[in-house]
Amino acid sequence: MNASKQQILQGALRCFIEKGVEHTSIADIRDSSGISVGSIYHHFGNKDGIVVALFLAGMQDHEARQIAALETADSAEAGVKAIVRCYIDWICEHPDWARFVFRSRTLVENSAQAHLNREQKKAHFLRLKEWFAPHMEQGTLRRLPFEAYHALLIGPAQDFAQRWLAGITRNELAEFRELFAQAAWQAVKVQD
Amino acid sequence: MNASKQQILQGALRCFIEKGVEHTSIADIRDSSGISVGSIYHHFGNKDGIVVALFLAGMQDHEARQIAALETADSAEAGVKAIVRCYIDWICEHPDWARFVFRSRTLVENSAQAHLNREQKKAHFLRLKEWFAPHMEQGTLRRLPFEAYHALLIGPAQDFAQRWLAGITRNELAEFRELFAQAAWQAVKVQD
DNA sequence: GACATAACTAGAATATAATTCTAGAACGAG
DNA sequence: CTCGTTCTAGAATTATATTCTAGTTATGTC
Repeated sequence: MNASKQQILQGALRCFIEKGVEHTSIADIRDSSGISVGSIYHHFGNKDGIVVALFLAGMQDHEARQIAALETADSAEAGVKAIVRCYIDWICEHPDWARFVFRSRTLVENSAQAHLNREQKKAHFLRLKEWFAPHMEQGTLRRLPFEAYHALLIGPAQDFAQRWLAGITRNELAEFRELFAQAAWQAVKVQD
Repeated sequence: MNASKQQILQGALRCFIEKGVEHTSIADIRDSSGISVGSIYHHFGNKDGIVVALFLAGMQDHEARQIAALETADSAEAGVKAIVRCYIDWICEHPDWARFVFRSRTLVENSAQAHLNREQKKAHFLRLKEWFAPHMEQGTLRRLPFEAYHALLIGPAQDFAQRWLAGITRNELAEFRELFAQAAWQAVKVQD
């Protein structure tokens, strides 16, 4: 990737975190990155293009970690819990990044490049599915549509994380790591 | 509330649903509502003001139903499940409204009137808390910080609902009603 | 190495949309 | 009735996204 493209992304992210996407102008990004308006449009087409690029990069980073975490898991329980812990850890380590991803999600979904996101997400879902399928076959995990898995595993952590990132809650996200991991396992394991 | 204020809100909602908040101009709202630009600004200060007003109205509608649902519940289990079902039902009945609420949430949180939302949400949380507290005392519900409850009850349904509203999933939201209600109860009941 | 072509950069020009301003109309309290 | 306040209207202003034009640098080909 081009050097000035990188600079634009870095400058834009600084602005987005500081003042929010909607209150960041192209002029702000020019000043923060030192790259001209013309170049910005040359590389990204429009403002949404920058948001989408940053969003996808963030998701990719997180998804890669998630896959890595799954690879070391040697049981259904370990895998399920790894996903939840990995999700929470990533948010704790990159709160600004996470805040940006949450805030810009709907913008990405409505953008002209929404298909990029859909494709990336679909590919990731497929990888996860592959990992989970054998455990369903073996009867250690409930037989559910995969999307229900996603909801049951990530849903609670996601809801709490958004509150935490907004600074509304006094509780620490990390404190709930094991609670949510355990709850996820409870929700998807085959009951004895 | 003033008649033209109502007209503005109705016109704005039509536009927001049809073309999305960010692609709706004040001129669009003027045309759709028949109220002049001057009046719009007089009543709502700026575009965000309209979004916030619509958002709070939506939340209020949903919160009122949630409280009503709780009032008829005569056990911890019934209450927990009522919350989840009520959440899913509301979304199924008002998908446009729900889509708008999800999409504009972050805008509301970043707006100048964000405090209105925080206050309304806090008041609602307090009411929910009051309902849950006795059951924790009696030992039928786990002793958890209230925010963990919210995450465990609503989180999964919320995650799936967003996917459903975006039209990404083939599965029907309503089909998961009981699954998520049951999972919520599993997550917060005191294990036997 | 010289040329052609494409990729890139810059900043001015334009277009679009939010917001403010000014003046007047409707309304309500006294 | 009449003064002050709220409300309405649309023009004027301002802010910001996007496009345009011209020049610059890199890249590949003979």
